[in-house]
Amino acid sequence: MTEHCSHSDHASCTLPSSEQVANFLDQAEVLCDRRNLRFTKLRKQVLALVCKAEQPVGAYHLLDELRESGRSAAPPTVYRALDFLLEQGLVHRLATNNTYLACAHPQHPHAAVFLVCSVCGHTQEVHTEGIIAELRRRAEQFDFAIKHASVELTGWCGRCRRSQ
Amino acid sequence: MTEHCSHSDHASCTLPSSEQVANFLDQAEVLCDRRNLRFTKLRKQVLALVCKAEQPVGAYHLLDELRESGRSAAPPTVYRALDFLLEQGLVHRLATNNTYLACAHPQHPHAAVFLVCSVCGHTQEVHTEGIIAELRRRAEQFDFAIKHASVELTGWCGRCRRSQ
DNA sequence: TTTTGTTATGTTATAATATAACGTTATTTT
DNA sequence: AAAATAACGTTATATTATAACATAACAAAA
Ligand SMILES: [Zn+2]
Ligand SMILES: [Zn+2]
Ligand SMILES: [Zn+2]
Ligand SMILES: [Zn+2]
Repeated sequence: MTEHCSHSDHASCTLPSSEQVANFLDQAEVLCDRRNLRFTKLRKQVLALVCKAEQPVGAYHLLDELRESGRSAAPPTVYRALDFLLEQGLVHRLATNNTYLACAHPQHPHAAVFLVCSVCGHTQEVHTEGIIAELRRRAEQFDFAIKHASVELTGWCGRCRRSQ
Repeated sequence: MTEHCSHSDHASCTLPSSEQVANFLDQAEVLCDRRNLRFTKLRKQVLALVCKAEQPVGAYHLLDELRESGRSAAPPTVYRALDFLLEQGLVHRLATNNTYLACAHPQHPHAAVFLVCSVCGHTQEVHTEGIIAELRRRAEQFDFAIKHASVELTGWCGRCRRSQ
């Protein structure tokens, strides 16, 4: 799960506590209730797994974890749950490495920028409406209307850069 | 192949003529010569196929075309050629739909923004160093050094919007 | 110009990611 | 309760990409 903290030094950011995860799941439940959608046991379980992960996770990793938990599961099991969570803005998908991560701010629909460290895998969701708005303006100059922006910046996080 | 024209109304832009493709291949050859790299028959053939395509193409589509041309080819054949072309900046890969397209300006290494129409598939490479520089500045605030920027904007091109 | 090392390609197999199709179960609506 | 809808189980398969190892082409050295 991406940190919900405000500071930029993510190196000092603690991993999501079980309390934070529970909080996030509660949020998700409220959100689904308001939209008259079913936050089923499967969807909750998959979201919990994505939240608990320190880094964005692959679909088949989630599948393994579902199976380890005792549940009968096949690829469609996890992909259907992920599709639901993506549609509701509860998770994001990273196209550059086919992984999924919990959204840092699921309350409001938004486009986001992702900073993906290619060394340690640490990934940070950055909300910069300014950038997205600027992209939208530029696209308009080309007579293009953006529906979805995928902005994934791969590189080195500070911690990895400092340790070579 | 993305247009090399300056106007923004891509709807009026003609498809790459065989002359334009030949020109592009010549450029690529010069570029490889200068770098002391082998612009082999296979690499040239794959680049030609990517150039001729009206839209970004998938690896297995290229594989089919290679086979149709009479050449013996397997997945590694096309992926190795694509890897070379990607490394040399002659083609780009779109992570959001796993396709490849010729670079509009291979002379200079650059990051680019792609406008991908989800209706007709038309894809335009836009060079906006301003945006990329701004992304780099924002990333720095998070102690992050960008090595590769993937900026893929999916939506509706003007032509498709006007025809519903 | 043979030898030798290096780079590129051929070939087979397999990994990794994702979806189609159809039957069953659970939930909601009538 | 019955019917309709939505979610899930299950099997099979599609799509995208790479591992591993053999052969061929090329370049540098002897
Ligand atoms: Zn988000
Ligand atoms: Zn890192
Ligand atoms: Zn380019
Ligand atoms: Zn279009």
